[in-house]
Amino acid sequence: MASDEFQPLQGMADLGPPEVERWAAAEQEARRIFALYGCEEIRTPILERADLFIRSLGGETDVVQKEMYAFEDRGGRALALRPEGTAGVMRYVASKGQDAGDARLFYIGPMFRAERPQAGRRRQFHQIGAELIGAPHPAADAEAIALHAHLLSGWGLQQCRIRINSRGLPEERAAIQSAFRERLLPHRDALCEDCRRRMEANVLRVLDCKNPACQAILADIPPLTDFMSAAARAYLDDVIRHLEALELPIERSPNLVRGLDYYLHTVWEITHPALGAQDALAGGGRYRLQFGGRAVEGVGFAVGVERVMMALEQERPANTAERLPLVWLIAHGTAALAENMRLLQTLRRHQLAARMCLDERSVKAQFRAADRARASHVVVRGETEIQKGVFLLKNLATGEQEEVDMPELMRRLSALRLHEKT
RNA sequence: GUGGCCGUAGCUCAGCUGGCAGAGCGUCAGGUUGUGGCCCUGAAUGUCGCGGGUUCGAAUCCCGUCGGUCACCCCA
Repeated sequence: MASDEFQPLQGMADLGPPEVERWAAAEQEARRIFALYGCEEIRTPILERADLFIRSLGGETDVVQKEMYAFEDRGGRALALRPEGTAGVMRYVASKGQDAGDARLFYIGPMFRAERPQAGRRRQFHQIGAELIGAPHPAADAEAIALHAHLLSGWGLQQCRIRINSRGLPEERAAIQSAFRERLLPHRDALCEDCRRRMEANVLRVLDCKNPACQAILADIPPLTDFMSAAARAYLDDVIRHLEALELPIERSPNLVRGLDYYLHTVWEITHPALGAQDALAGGGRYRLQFGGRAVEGVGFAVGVERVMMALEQERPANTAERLPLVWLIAHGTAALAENMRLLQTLRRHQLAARMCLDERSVKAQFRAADRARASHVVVRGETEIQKGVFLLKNLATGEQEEVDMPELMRRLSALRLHEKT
């Protein structure tokens, strides 16, 4: 705090030991659940040609226009830090041609958007996402949503709300927007200032305005799906029927809009009450993208890891008092210090995490250090123990201590082993 | 990109009608010459975010800047 030298860039955060453990555990759980659905991991570059995002997300979207970290490299190429994960995966899928026709891929990694930071919004943030490649089929969309919900419940989140809607087909998008604008036009003067601006810039955004006056007007306007083709409506109905069969609680939400241009048909968003203004934990949808002559179709979603952690912290706060599987060695005297150095190595060769104070300090100070490190056990050694060839083993949680020999020490500590040998 | 609030010890913050830089927690040491968490005693620790201005004198007032935070916007 004293100096800028210690601070990361605006909107970027260091992730330290207490949180990193929870992140790693969440990632491990995600990998397990993805495997259940036949999803394999992919890691695409963080840096891509800017053009990739402009073409796939849409050149007029806010993400591309206002939020992308775009710059020229030394060769004058226009590059960008990826603002989301789908475009890179699609580029990969297109490069594989028919070999990736029905690929199921998931990714975990950092994304970048140059926005003003706030609760649940960083400039570098992290997403876990999945893409199920394949032609439009309501069952595929339902399966993607089922996977999405499975992930969140696997992490222990129970208060999520899943809302679903359709974006219609790309060829009818312009017609939907102008029809909607036409219905809104008579009420123009009653709309809030922001919405009057939205009518020109991005008319569908009027739908999620929080202003009560605007919401009252929207109540008299038919849902967005009414402006769509019969085919688009039937597709959404099919997806919902599948989800009902899977007994997944979802809400049909005619006002749900998603900002990326590549979406068509099904879109959904998952919110959580703990999150404040940025309450979307995750979002997804069906998409179609063109790469040269190749079209890539699929359905996918992304989860914001920071937001999941916020929600998780509220639903089930981390237990910071819990002791770690760690043995702390305490020495009384110089000879014991040298002996303990050897014991450290022995313990580690037996897959036991072990530490000690490396300089000579009071026994009391060493106990305090062990407690502060949340060690579960200490082994105390002084002249008497070394002479008798024993170890004083103390359980820090219960306070019990006992003199044991080497084989017994290993037996007592065996439950703490980090990797069981086979 | 726009706006509100904030920036003082490792952490949480007080001090802000200008006049010696503080408290609690934590850390370290001792009380107990071999036992953590509780208690008692003592000690160490600061470019008062940074730069400039006003003043005899600025943590305090003014301007700028950087950062944090919340909201708008947008999204995960």
